[in-house]
Amino acid sequence: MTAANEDTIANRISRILADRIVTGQLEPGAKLRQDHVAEEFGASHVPVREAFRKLEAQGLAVSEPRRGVRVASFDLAEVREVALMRAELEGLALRQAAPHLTSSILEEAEQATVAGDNSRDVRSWEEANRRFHRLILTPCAMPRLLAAIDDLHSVSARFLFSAWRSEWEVRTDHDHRAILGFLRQGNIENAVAVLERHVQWIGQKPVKSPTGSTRDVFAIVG
Amino acid sequence: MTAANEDTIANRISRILADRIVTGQLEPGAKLRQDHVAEEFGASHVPVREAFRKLEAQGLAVSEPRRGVRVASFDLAEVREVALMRAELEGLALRQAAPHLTSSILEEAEQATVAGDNSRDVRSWEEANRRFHRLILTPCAMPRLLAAIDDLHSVSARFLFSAWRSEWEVRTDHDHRAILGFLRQGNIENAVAVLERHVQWIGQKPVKSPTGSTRDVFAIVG
DNA sequence: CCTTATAGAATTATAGATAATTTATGATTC
DNA sequence: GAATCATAAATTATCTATAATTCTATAAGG
Repeated sequence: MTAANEDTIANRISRILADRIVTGQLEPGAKLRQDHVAEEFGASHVPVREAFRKLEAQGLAVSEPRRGVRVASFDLAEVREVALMRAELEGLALRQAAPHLTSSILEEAEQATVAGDNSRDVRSWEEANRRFHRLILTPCAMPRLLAAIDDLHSVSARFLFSAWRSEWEVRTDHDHRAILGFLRQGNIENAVAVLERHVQWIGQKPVKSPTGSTRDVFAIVG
Repeated sequence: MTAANEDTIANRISRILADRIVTGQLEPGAKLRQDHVAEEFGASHVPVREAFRKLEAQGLAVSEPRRGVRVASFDLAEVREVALMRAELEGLALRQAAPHLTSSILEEAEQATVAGDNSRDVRSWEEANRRFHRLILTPCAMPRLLAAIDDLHSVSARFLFSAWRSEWEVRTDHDHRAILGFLRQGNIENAVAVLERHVQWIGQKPVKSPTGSTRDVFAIVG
């Protein structure tokens, strides 16, 4: 009857684990042991295994048969790969969605941008940013495309969290405003062009590792 | 020890079911009952459920909690959606792969095209076609992108099988040859342009339904 | 001192059993 | 005769148990 029962245990576990991986609570390479996870959620390991399969499909975990599953690791090459894929797919989605955008949707997107600018931490910024992208893309009405974009967003968010774990500086999102401006003018191609460039922008930040040395961390910022 | 043991039962089941769905042996909307599948493969239903999850992620099956899983159905809108996604992603892949293409790879791709032209049935044509695309795209060295393209290829193949179930007419693939020509010249952008148009071409064929009436069936042909 | 066996513990993968839910069937009423 | 409700059968989702594999730590041998 309740919404909780609409969902399987496996789905719930996979959502929670996905969130932990994305936010960095679970580090790249960490082992996911089915019995331990099962015990934590008060379930058996059958639904846990199904949750692992879903994480695998989303690219958040990798599984070696008989040797268990680990949190997926990533490097600069993968950050770039995801950025390029997002640019192509979000460009496509926006081109299809644009004719169906209403001024009330654009208004909501504007509010999401403001919310992003006012965010005091990465988590709420990421939420607002995703809301913006979803708002202007959803009207394309292409479910498979939107699902693919959503998975890529999760991975992007993971990069972001890993880079900006502790500190967070406020920024004003000029790209989002430029996109909205072009959309209001009905200038679809310019909006798409800005979006594609926006998504490909890769942030870079020096981070002190536990050993004291400094390394550069990269993340998709948009 | 053998390669068969390198793989889990779940993976084997999912591969075989995927093939049946793609080739049309399992029709859209058909129920997949875990106990029956388990019995057929001489396994229990735990690996079967995991196989279902994988099919779901590939977009070949849809699952409603507590109500079972069915072979995914599709319509013209989805054929178009997959075509557009493939155009974008294969274009991206080719642009990245082009600098790493060797003349021996292009030679292999040429042979795949010839094999396609000589194919007497849909299955072998599809195999050759996929080989062509994989050959020219793999050198992009972007595993996530290639996996996404591969899943889309499966869905495309499904459309193709559903449309051309019985008869198959021989065609010469001019697009593939044009792409190879541009690649040999080092003219990447033209190669990409032809590829993107090629993949978006949607074949159309009148098919007699069991009731005797005629309807148009659409498929991605490339 | 380092390498290689080996026994034990931990973990994965699968099977078998149970509870809960949905679908099908048939009787009953309007 | 159609619709509705109750009951039975089938099916899904989960849990508990077992077998097989991998990992770990320790000891024997070079």
